Amino acid sequence: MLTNAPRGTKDILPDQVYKWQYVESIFKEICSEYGFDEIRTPTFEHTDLFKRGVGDTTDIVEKQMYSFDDYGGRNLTLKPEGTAPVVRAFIENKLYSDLLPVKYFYIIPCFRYEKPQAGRMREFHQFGIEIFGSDNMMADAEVIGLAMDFFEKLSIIELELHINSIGCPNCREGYRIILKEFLKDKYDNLCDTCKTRYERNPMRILDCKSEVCQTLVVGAPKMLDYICEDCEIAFVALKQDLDAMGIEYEVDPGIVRGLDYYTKTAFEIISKNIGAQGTVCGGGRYDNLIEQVGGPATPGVGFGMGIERLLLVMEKSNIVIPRDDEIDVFLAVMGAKAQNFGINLTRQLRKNGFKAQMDLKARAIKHQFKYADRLKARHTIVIGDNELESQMVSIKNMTTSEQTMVAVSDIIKTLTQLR
RNA sequence: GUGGAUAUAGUCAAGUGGUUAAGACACAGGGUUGUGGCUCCUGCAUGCGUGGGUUCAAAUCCCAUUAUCCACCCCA
Repeated sequence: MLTNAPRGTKDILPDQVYKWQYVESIFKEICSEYGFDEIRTPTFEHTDLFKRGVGDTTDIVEKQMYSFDDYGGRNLTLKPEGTAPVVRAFIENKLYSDLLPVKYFYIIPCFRYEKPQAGRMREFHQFGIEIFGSDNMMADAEVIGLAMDFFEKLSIIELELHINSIGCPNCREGYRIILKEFLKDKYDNLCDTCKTRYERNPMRILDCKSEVCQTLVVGAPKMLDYICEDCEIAFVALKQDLDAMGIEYEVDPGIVRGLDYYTKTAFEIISKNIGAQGTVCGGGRYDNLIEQVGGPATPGVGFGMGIERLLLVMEKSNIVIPRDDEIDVFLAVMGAKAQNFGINLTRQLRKNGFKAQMDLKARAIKHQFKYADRLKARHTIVIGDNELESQMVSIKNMTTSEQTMVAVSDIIKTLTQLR
């Protein structure tokens, strides 16, 4: 128990970290090209932020949050998603007085108590972006465009973009009535949770996990068929913008985001190759969230992208991630004097920008070479009593096995030429 | 939340009630007190996820538990 990471969590070991660093660097690169600035928010927030923001009838808030009381009696929650905290920071720091729209990106861990599975962790990581302050569909198109261009940069080609409109409070009111009408004679068979949802938030019944509710909901009216004129105009505009950008999509009326704050645009980017948890990126518009959390009425749109799933997709697609794990030079030293000389030379080499290593276990020369080989050293320099006396060392090219004699004073110069 | 499968060393594994738990790779040391990738030798599970039970005897059978994987659902 003590030596097991908690269920649903995973160590990211040194031989995997380069993959994370690679996708992170590409993500930052594309965010910079698109004009998004990084924002960092705390790992935990007041629980009420998520209740208010995400919605207290959602699965996330009802049964997936890691919530706890701190010693000061505050009820806090490890963030289950990235948007609400950014919204909170936006309001608290009065960033709404900045030039709008503002565009942020973030790289965060998220926490949800779920049953772990391939591509579904209790602690997982997300790339996210948000645009606050534009109600124009060009913003939605830019958010989707960034995601698609990011995948392209990573050479991922097998993804599908699904879009939908889930309406606004205006049309949703009418849809609620229609939906409740549809569910009316099924009410008695609904699960207990959904019975309470029936009045409070009937749309949530559509994504209830209970098998009974799932079958009852088959054939239910789709939001997309009941959106108001305003939302319809927006949806048409979004499609036109995507067409203009040359981005292919599929209208999928089945997308119902699991968070209450979404309005109008909802989208998912899906892989068919990584098992059941195929949604790599999900997002949409949330025009009322900022006001609902206590800020000035400001529209927003953004996405969250699962990094674990992204890496799964890349693995399935056999995309090779570049790894720079070679070192420039290894110093093999023999004897106390040479060790002394070696630790100083290694330090000097490092100060000159070389990736330089030496044996830290005072092993036999044979093993030092073996070690150098393992470390993928490009060159190895042997230093023993002879070298110290003659002030000449041989630099061995580990690929060709060629050795060149150089004066100790010329080591840095020679290595620079060889590099 | 529902259903299914699995669990033996760092990794992949053999073993299906009977004395000291195969083998391979990896790792460590050595053959060679100054030269790696090849080769040869040696070492490496008082232990078979954990806890109980059955039995003269359990990695092997039974129960429970935990973890992992997969599907459904949901989602990132």
